[in-house]
Amino acid sequence: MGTPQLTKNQSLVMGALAHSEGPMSAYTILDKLRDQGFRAPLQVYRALDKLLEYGLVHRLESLNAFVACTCPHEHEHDRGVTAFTICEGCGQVTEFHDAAIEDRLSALVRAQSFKTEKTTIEIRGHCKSCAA
Amino acid sequence: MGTPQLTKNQSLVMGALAHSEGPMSAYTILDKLRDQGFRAPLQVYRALDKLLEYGLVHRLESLNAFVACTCPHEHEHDRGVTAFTICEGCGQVTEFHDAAIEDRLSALVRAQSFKTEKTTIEIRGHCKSCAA
DNA sequence: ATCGCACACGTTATAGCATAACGCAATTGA
DNA sequence: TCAATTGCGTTATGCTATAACGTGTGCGAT
Ligand SMILES: [Zn+2]
Ligand SMILES: [Zn+2]
Ligand SMILES: [Zn+2]
Ligand SMILES: [Zn+2]
Repeated sequence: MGTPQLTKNQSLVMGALAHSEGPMSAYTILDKLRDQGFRAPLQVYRALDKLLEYGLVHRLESLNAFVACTCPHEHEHDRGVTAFTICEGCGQVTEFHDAAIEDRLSALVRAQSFKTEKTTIEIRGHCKSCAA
Repeated sequence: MGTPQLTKNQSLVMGALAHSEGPMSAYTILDKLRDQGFRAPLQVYRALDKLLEYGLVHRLESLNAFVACTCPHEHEHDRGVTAFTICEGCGQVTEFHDAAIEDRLSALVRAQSFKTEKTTIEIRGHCKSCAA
């Protein structure tokens, strides 16, 4: 249950994200891959679906955009919440993980008898360089 | 700097959200308000912008939808992170707040010298009633 | 009074994000 | 050989959000 071999389209999308400075929307990825034969949004979305499933890519909900995971090994043991800081100035995204937050969230949610499937934590603001 | 008197459009949108069982997209709100004279998305989005500013409404990023705040008084003192559980089964959304999570997130972010402007925490899953 | 400004509003058009539905080809395993 | 599965390509469509323009109203400064 490791990561399967990527198909051609999946590799192209993964490569585009991995070499990008920051997050990219599906349509931005499409534009970057036109020269490699991409013609339609679904080619991108289908590849992204798999890459998300494999944990190689994250979706940023507050941006409708995608980033390459910066520590894919962390996600092999499935448990674990991923959080992001997102700079409004330069677009830089930093992924981080914290057990204390996981534990606390997990306790609060259990108190509601709620069963978690996916947790989104995104912090918008300004990074050190971009702070006023 | 309390909440100003709402305009007609703002009141209508607020009313629609307040009387709704769960979150609604801007276009769903538009449809509900056609009988009151709403004709275009901008009428909804402009009202929502103000309601968000006043803290009467929250945007759910992972749903592209909006909910009425269940504890507007909490937001009067500006500080405070809002978190949500969102049931995939029945659509129920529960808003909650927790100082421990705020403090921990704040410390982690400070360690990056990151300046937070808005924090999104959304937990997708199944509520007690909808759990398998 | 009237000018200037801020703000809410209405309308049309457009941009940006995501999926439905069809068909084809290659792979796999019974 | 015959399903069943998976990936792929294409066209069309639907959902979400904003740009750009103009109108009207209230209100303080001159
Ligand atoms: Zn990751
Ligand atoms: Zn920055
Ligand atoms: Zn609230
Ligand atoms: Zn439920």
